[in-house]
Amino acid sequence: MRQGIPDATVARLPVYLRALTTLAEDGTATVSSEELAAAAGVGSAKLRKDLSHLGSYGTRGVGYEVEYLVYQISRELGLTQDWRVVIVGVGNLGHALANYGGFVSRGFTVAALLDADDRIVGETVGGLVVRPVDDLEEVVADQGVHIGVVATPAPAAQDVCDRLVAAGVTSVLNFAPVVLLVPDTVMVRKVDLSTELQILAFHEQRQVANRLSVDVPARVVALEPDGGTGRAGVSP
Amino acid sequence: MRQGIPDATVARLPVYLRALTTLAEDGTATVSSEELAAAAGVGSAKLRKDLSHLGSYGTRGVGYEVEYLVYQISRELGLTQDWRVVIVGVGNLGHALANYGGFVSRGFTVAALLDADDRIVGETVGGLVVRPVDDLEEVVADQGVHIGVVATPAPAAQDVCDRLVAAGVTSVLNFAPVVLLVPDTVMVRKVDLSTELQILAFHEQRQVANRLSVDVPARVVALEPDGGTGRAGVSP
DNA sequence: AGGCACTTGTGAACGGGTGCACAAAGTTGA
DNA sequence: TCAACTTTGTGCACCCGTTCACAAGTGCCT
Ligand SMILES: NC(=O)c1ccc[n+]([C@@H]2O[C@H](COP(=O)([O-])OP(=O)(O)OC[C@H]3O[C@@H](n4cnc5c(N)ncnc54)[C@H](O)[C@@H]3O)[C@@H](O)[C@H]2O)c1
Ligand SMILES: NC(=O)c1ccc[n+]([C@@H]2O[C@H](COP(=O)([O-])OP(=O)(O)OC[C@H]3O[C@@H](n4cnc5c(N)ncnc54)[C@H](O)[C@@H]3O)[C@@H](O)[C@H]2O)c1
Repeated sequence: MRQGIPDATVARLPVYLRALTTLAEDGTATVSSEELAAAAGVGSAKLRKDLSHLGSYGTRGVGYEVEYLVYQISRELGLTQDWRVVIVGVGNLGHALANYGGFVSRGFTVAALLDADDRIVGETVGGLVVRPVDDLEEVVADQGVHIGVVATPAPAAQDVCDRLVAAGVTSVLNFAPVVLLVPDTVMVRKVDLSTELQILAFHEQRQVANRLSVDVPARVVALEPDGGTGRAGVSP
Repeated sequence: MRQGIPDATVARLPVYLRALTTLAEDGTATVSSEELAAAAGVGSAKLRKDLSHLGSYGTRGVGYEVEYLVYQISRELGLTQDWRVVIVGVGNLGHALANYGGFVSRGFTVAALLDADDRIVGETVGGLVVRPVDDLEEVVADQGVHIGVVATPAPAAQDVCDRLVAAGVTSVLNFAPVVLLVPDTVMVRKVDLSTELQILAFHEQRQVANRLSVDVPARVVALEPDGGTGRAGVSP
């Protein structure tokens, strides 16, 4: 158990946590792995193995005490302390993020909003006054910021990220559609809408192909516009 | 190569595609796997293996022709056809999504915006008039919508999702912090800001722990407030 | 007390993905 | 034409994560 929870498990803990808090609000005192797994959309075996990485927090024959498990997962994720976040780029997306209540709900505080555009600087968004991006280093240092959120256009993202890292930020959440280069002491996570849509498109397409193949099995290979392969031999 | 590209590969293709279009804009005609891998933030061996699932589209000793590879990846992802998307819930996030240019940029068209709030219905956002959510079934049928984006508050999400599925949508992108239940013919992908932040928080915390352990290696295990378990046959 | 029903925690088999290392294939230059 | 160099495509070994299956606990009922 000790020493190193698998990344795949860490990525699921927040999901369990959400399911557990929902259960807690409904007044549920204990859950079995089966029930919690269903609520979290995973298999029960996987859930149990995941939780076993944290310790033995269940009771055989009974299940898990909801509140206790919430505390244990919160502690493991580091949610018992408050993490300060700075949002850089207060455009469409930055506005939405700044106004998002779920942000503060669990251990995250927006320390500042930064933007390069004079027309936006000074505006109040989500209860905070937008400050000029030149204040970045000052804000990070004074406010003890841990996490930087990059919501600028793609061309500015690497530059902003570099400044965040130089100022001491070691975790970055990136919404811009670029691969940010950082020293390996820094962790970057990327949220990319286009990527998600393209993955969905792939599966849509595949599903259409499958649907057709049920009707006309023999033709399925011929579906591709021009054989594709036509080339490959190349070099005409 | 034929018959089934690994999921892990599919998830990376959009990243390669983005890197390639950037290169194309810069006027680059060919790239080696090494260069492209660097631009995409992966190892070159992984990149080559990924591309090999699509076919043999490179030239040994030279690399890959950028435009040709863009076309092949686009075709594989199904981006040569236009996918129609409906956004349900035009609040903070829905506004941002509707105004997002990168949406349309590659094969995705926002067919309609839907909301349940009378004060928002009728408003024009991103060039589209927001329609009442009661039009959902009609919109999906008439516009031939393939992909549904759920940007409503959590309590409404499952209901909206059910209606989308019933109306014939087979791909859903969910921004609400709930696990959507769907028949297994439908694919759901979830974008969850809180999850991302919590994962970052975990690594922040771990990094802090490591930093301390450099200073006081012997104490690191003792850092935990109170062993918690009481149980756990473990521990010195 | 003892048997029964239930649930956790985990060893072990399995499967998919990653990275290495290299032969095959192509280019360049003499 | 040939040799030196570059780069792809892939067989293979390895590793991480998932899934199965069950022994070991726990509570309840008789
Ligand atoms: N809007 C969406 O739904 C959406 C979805 C996915 C990804 N994204 C990405 O998120 C990013 C932001 O999107 P958006 O729609 O909010 O764009 P936007 O143009 O509305 O906002 C960008 C903001 O960043 C500011 N900015 C520009 N350069 C800056 C700098 N160097 N330092 C600080 N601030 C700077 C601009 O002044 C502007 O206010 C983009 O990279 C976009 O591709 C947006
Ligand atoms: N704002 C963010 O940055 C952000 C980030 C991550 C996740 N989210 C999630 O995205 C969702 C939307 O967030 P938001 O900030 O835009 O919330 P919001 O309250 O601003 O917007 C929600 C919109 O959905 C509409 N709506 C409610 N019920 C509906 C229904 N049944 N059918 C159609 N429309 C309905 C409301 O009228 C409102 O306009 C939430 O679930 C939130 O947790 C938001």
